[in-house]
Amino acid sequence: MVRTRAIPLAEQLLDTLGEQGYRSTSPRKAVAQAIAGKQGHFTAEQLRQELPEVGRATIYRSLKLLVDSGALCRVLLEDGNLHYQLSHQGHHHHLLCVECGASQDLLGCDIEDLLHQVSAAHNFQLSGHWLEVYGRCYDCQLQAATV
Amino acid sequence: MVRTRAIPLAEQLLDTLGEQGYRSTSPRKAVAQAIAGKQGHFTAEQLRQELPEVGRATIYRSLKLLVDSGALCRVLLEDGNLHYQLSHQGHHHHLLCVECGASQDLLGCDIEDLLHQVSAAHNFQLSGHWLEVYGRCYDCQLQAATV
DNA sequence: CCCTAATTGATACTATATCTCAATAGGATT
DNA sequence: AATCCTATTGAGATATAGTATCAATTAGGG
Repeated sequence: MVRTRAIPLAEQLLDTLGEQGYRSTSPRKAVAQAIAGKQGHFTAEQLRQELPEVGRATIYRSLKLLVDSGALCRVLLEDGNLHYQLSHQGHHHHLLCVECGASQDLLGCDIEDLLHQVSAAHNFQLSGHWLEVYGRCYDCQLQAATV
Repeated sequence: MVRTRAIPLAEQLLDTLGEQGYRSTSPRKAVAQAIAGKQGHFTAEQLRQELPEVGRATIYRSLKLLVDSGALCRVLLEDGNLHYQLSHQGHHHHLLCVECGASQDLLGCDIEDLLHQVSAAHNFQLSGHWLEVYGRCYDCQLQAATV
C-alpha cells in the first residue's frame, strides 16, 4: 500500500471506513485529518487536545474502527502506554527507540514461522501474538557516539 | 531455580526483597503468602480482595518490587489486562490459552537470536522486547474436539 | 425533502494505578 | 529493652485510559 501525499491520506482513512458501511461524518473527517498530519505514533489523548470540538467517546470510537479495519495499529511503549500509528502494511511489528520514540517497522522478519514451530512443539494452537521491540535507533546511536 | 513447597515460596519472595535491602514487613509477608498460594497468573485487584487489610498502594508497590527483582513477571492478556505470575526463570515468554487462561512458559525458543539479527539488519541497537503468544492449549483443543 | 438508523457528545461511570503525607513500625544501636 | 532514624504504610486524593448511557443530531438513501 503506497500513500502519496498528506491530503489524500485522510481521505483514504475515510474511504476505509466507508467500505465497511460507516458514514462519513464531520467528526470522523476531523479525526482522519488529525491522524493524517501525524508523524509517528500518538495517543488518543493527543488527538483529543487537537480536536476539542470532537467528543471523547467519538475519538475513541473512531480509533477503534480504524484499528479494526487495519488502517491503524496499536503500539505498546516500554512504559506501558498505548499509542496509535498508521499501519503501512498488514500484520507487522515495531522497533521502538527508547530515546527519541521513533518507530520503525520490523521487516523481513520470520517471527511468525518461528512461533508456529515452537507452538507446535508445545502442542499449542497459535492464534495470535503481540511483539514490541525496544532499543536505540541508528540516529540516536550516532548522537550518543558524538556527544 | 527450583521451588519445592508452597510455604517456603513466600519466604523466598521475602528473601529476594531482603537481599535488596527491603524490610520484611507484615503487609509484605501477607502479599508474599497470597502470591505463593496462587496457581497461574493473577491481577493486583485479586490480591486486594484477598488482602483487605493491606492498602492498595502497598499491594501495587510490593508487586512492582517483585517484578523489578525478577521474582514476578507481568503477563499481558489478549484483552489488554495486565496480570502477574511467578517467574520460574529469567527472561522468558508465555503461551497464553485464550480459552482457559492457562499460561505455559515458552521454552527452547531462540527468539532473542532472531531479534538480534533483524535488529542489526535495521541498524537498531536492541535493548529489550515484549512478546506474548495467544492460542489454545492442548487440553482445550481436546475438549473442543470431543464436544 | 423526508425518514430512519447511524452517529454524536455530555456526562457518568469503571478500572487501574500513582501520589501525598502524616502516622507507624523495622531493626540497628546503645 | 529503650531509643532513634528511616523505610514503610494506608487513607484518600488524583491521574489515566477508556466504556456506557441516552437524548439530540445528522447522513444519506428513497
